[in-house]
Amino acid sequence: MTTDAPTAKRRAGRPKQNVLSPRLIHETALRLIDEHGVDGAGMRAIAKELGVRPSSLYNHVAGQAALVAGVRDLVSERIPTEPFTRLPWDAALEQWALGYRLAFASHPPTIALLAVQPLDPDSATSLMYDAVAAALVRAGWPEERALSVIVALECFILGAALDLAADQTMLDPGPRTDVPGFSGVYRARASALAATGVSPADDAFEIGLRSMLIGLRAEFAALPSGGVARETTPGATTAGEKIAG
Amino acid sequence: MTTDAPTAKRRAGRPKQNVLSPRLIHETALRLIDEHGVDGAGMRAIAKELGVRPSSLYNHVAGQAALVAGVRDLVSERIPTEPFTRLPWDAALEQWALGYRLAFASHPPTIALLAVQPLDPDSATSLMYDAVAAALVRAGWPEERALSVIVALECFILGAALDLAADQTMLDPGPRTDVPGFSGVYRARASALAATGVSPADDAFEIGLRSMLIGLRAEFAALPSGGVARETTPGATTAGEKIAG
DNA sequence: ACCTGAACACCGTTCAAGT
DNA sequence: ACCTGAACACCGTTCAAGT
Repeated sequence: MTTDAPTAKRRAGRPKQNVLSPRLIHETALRLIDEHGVDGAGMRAIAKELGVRPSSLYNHVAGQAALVAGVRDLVSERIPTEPFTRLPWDAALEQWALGYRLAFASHPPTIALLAVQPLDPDSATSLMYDAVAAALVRAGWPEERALSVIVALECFILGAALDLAADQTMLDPGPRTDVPGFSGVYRARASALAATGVSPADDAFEIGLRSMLIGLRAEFAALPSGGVARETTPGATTAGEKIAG
Repeated sequence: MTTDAPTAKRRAGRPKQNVLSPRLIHETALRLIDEHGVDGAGMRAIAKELGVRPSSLYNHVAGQAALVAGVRDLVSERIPTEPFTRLPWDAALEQWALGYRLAFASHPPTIALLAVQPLDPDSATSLMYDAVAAALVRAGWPEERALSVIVALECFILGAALDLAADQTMLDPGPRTDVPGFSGVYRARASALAATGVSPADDAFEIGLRSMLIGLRAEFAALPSGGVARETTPGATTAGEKIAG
């Protein structure tokens, strides 16, 4: 329906030119997820979209699990790691977090899908971890702590991406009167954000990321290796200083 | 198979005594999720476990969406909020985070399921938000910022719960030699943690939670209302001080 | 090797028929 | 009101048969 050529009906038997490839299948899956949600991107729907029989897909992907692994790689490839080659570790982590969340935010329904699946060792995701890990160690983080720093930040990013994927009115307490504390802060935030145009999800992400980076800088400064903060961003907020609005 | 009484075969027609209830269905669903994962807890599996026909369930739950909402409420109810009634805001948030993660950690497969679904306004979850929100405002957080603080921390907690649900060897880069930075930090952490008995997920959660709380204390201290940190834990780490191992 | 076509073993959900 | 029993419209996956 949304594809290209007027697919003339195909007879059984191997076609002279391949009509499928793993890449094509993964990209179609991602597009269908974007358009119709995760439930609109099953094997049968993908086959239909490609003008092909469901069983044909199994010549290129092992099954549904392999399919979602491929889709995740597609999304992961778009997370830029080049900030780690030119910025101090904390500023690079911040850029990485923004890019990471954005990559998944572009495909909301994928998040829950991809976050749980075990990592395929031969994936683009491994290359991303390599770039981040190497940069942290270079900056002075102890080798045995770097990975937990990465995972901790990643936890926040994935949670924030989930929050972004959820309906923004998810937390609306409605006209209940038995939760005044909740209703109060909900309405206060709503009107404050309405004035600035910032979305609730962006607001929470911003304060969370800022807080975590402040904390990580403090942890870094407190390392046994001393205040040898070789590459921390000069003048960045590390403590209870006033934060620029 | 794992249930109680020797269910004698039932004839059609309304039984004198109800055999089902929403609560029973939700609890059975949660138990099946724990035992066989999310895929082993469909409508048909729940019915079978209860010795009943699938169609019977629809007399008590509207459908699958309503079912997972019920399961979420079951899990949410176990998150304690009483720390907010007796501790400073930052210490209470820390206890809340521990309890929150633990509640979901006890039922790993539920996490991805529950995090995306919109919140039912008439749910136990609303009561939890109410307790947290009221405590933050009481402590001196501006009403329009409290909710984003809660959501930011919640993002990290949910991400950490996802991480906990995932296979702990998920990140194992294996014997690859093209990602030395990644392999290095992975092995360094593995041997460091092997000595202490701490799990990778716990390690990341610990550093992330500590960092975020340090950051939030800094944000709090930097509020326009000044350093009126009425209830912050005395002597807690707020800046680049040495953190107790 | 790579497609079709038919089949298998599943789903969630609906609804009339019973009590 | 609340259960059974049968049916409907779906799934993912397998596999022989074609080229």
